[in-house]
Amino acid sequence: MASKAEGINLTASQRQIAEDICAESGERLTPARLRAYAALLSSDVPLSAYELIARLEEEEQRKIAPLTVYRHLDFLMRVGLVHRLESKQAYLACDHPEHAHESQYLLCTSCGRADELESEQLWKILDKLIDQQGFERVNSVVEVTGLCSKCKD
Amino acid sequence: MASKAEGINLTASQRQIAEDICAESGERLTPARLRAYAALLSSDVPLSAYELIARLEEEEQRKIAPLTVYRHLDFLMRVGLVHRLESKQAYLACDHPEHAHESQYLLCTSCGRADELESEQLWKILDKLIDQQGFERVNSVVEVTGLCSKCKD
DNA sequence: TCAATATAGATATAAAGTATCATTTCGCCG
DNA sequence: CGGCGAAATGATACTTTATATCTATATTGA
Repeated sequence: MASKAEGINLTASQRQIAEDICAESGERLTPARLRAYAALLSSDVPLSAYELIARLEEEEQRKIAPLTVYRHLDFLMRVGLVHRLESKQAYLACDHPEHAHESQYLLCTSCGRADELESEQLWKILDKLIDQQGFERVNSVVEVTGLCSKCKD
Repeated sequence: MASKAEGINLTASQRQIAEDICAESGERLTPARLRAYAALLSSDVPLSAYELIARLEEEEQRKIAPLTVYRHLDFLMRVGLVHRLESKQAYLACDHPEHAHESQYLLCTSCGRADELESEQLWKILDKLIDQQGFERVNSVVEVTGLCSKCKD
């Protein structure tokens, strides 16, 4: 039962960050949650929930119910380790989990990659606009679809 | 077969705008498409595809296949009369269809309303950021969820 | 009016996400 | 260290959202 540790693994620092984040919010980073996170981290493109299920099933050689993985995803999003791409119904490990932030992505339709666009300026403008409308923000999503620099030639 | 015209109707100017837009893009605004658009226009909150189906079925007193309505929605989005809210999987008539533009919304979780946030400034910043990354934009989505001014007290 | 094309309909099925209830694991307190 | 309660997991069934395929009907334009 000890660390046979097949399959996907995180680097020491990735793991440390994940543990710190969960500790901060008083949440438990269980083995199953960690495996789901590791699978997302190891993918170079966002995965749908069912693609994630398929990968975990292959790795663990057993059936996994959708609900199980959705719960893991909810947890990972709650603590800020994972983002959901609303316009693709897909999930991916956050590139900068060490500080909490909302989702801003450039999504390439050719290679499928998603790059985080962490712009303070964009947040400021958005905040100002929201304020002007008397709106109280809970969450925000910015997703730009198109061609990345590598694919557009 | 002439204009018995039960159910939901557009104002003359709404109808004129819709016809102009379709004419410009050389697309046909058929009765079924118009009915789907009218149903979205008449709703004060965004509708899921299946909610829209239910409304149309009630109005037309017959079964309508999901595919039919999805095709109408695809058409209406293509010409710019309707937007899809990615984070809610819901559809709504665009407030400013007369000029093409991408989706920027404030979504109130309390009253369910969606208000368009047409900010030139936001587009400019976003364009600049996208350009800096060498990215070529095809479409963009900005959706802010929270409480509107009326609901937040 | 006839062919070509676009739109609509019928039927089936896939993909994404949730509800409910039973079971296990883990931390905590005595 | 034993057991209680809360948190997490698992099993099963189901709902919601969206698409594929094939057929039929309408519309346009020669």
